[in-house]
Amino acid sequence: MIFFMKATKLYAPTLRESPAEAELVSHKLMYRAGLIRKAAGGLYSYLPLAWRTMKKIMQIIREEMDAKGGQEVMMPIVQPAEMWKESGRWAVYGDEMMRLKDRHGREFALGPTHEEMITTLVRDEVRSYKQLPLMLYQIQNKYRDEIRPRFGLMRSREFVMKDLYSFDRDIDGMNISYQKMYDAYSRIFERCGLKFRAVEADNGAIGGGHSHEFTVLAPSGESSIAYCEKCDFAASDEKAELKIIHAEPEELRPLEKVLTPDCHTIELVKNFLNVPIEKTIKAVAFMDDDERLIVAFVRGDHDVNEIKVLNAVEGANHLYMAGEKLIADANSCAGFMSPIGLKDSAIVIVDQSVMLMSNAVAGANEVDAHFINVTPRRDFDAEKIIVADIRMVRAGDPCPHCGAPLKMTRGIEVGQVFTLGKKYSEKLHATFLDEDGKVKPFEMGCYGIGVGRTMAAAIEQNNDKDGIIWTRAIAPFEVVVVPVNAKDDKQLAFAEKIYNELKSAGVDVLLDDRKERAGVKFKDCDLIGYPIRITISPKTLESGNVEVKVRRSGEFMNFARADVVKNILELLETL
RNA sequence: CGGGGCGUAGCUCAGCUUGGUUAGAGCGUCUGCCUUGGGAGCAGAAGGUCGCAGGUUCGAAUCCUGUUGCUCCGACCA
Repeated sequence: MIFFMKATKLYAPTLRESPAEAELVSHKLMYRAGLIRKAAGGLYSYLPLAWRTMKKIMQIIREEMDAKGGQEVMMPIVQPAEMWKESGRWAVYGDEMMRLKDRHGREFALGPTHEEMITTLVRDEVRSYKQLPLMLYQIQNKYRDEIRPRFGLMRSREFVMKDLYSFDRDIDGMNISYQKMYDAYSRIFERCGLKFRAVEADNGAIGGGHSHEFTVLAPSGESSIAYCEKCDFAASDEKAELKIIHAEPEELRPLEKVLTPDCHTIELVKNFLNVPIEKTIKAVAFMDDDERLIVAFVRGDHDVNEIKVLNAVEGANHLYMAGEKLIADANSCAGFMSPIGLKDSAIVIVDQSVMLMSNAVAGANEVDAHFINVTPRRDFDAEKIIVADIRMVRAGDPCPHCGAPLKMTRGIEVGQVFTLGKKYSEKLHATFLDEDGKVKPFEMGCYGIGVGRTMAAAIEQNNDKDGIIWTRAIAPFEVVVVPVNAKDDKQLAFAEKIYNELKSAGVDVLLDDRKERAGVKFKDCDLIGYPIRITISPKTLESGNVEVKVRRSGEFMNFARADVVKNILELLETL
């Protein structure tokens, strides 16, 4: 698909200033460059420039999905409540799902995702293992009534998303499909010119096997990831597993209770007792949906990873901060908690590294008192506690694969792949008849890419003070031809010739034929971020050459008239 | 859902504390002139029920109440 156009006809209202509400660079630039306009909170119109880029990203996605055997379908956005009730998610999804009723009072939802839709589609049509594996995908609007839409297209309520669903006869097949998608995703984001990492992710409530998030590295990103420079390990902060920290052996001293007036924080205790923070044990009290008290213990200088706690405590779905009463009921008080003497009603979970500490400081479960010389493996009741890796990774922790110090960075999650297993096929009774004559549910996988978010991430990662810097593959136009004075017929005619030649050569080219001053047009070009600008002026007319400016490097070059098309094509290959 | 901020022209904002002719500026838009290598200049013009509703007052953009929308922080987030 080739785009070409004259700027006088292009609807791209650029602004000198950006709206006050825009915070992220990408959001500001999309607004200023005339890419998007807001209709309401989290709801945006894509103007022609943005939509061209979106279409290019979607095309790249289509090519890579098709290359792996994916087939594109289109499914309803308006989805009947029945299938959501059948899967159990009508209740689970909560306020985030946009719901509506038709004139007969029947309930529907605007699809936040399409597992139910695709699974019910396939269950009625696929009966035999001979029809597997099957990979179907769709690119269309999804709806999530975000509590707090923000950052423009990064977190909106209506967004364009690609979702592919795989159906396999067994886990091996599912893993092959997963690997195919993992590879396809890597290619997609490479082709989009993004710097990204595929990070191990928690697939939480969805259950099942493995999951990777494809995260574009950007300081403004909402997710935090840990990665290793020595090996290829990368994981979201919530997922990153940690090894046990071995403490130096030392002579054990007997447990002792001491007074610590007003020392209700680790900082205060540490200073009052004059011990290093590594010798303290910190308690964090949570409760779950059933109002069970869950107390997590980590080293004083560590933080609790709530996701790991959730995964370690059977039956817990959500964690909330525990109230004082709940803590008091367990025979303790906030600021002075420890597993020693805590009532059995409390679920105690202790970080694996804490168990190796010796002669440490922990609360005494009464106001203004702590224990010293706590040695968990001796003093904690092993029968009543859960020991697990529950701490939050931080920069410098050893890589779980190779031991090198980990680095932390922030990123924008643009895609996620995960295996679903039988979760939906079982609930929705989507089965096939296998070779052995048995009825089995499909092994499924689900693979999403946020298209708008990918565009926003590309801008977030590629911009300078003047505006957007598009990678050629997803630029709305690859080349812009600018006659500095479009009122000069000679310049305009010459520019039009170059424009036509590039057009014929298959280049996405825009002719900026607006009768604006040169400065205005140059500013717009830089703001919108076309990879290459060709300038036509009295100077270039005289010399017979054309001047070319590369947006990313700011480099100027001169091409001989006869070589323009050839040289531009070559130059584009490098952008 | 809790806490803060904001809502005045297409955009960015001033005016509000201390109520008083016809509500302002810059940018943008339109017309004319001029200019054409980095948002230039001159002259003129259009454009606002001051978010909405109610109240106080002789009089409300300004004070009070309610409401709605946006926004930031927190909580939450397949």
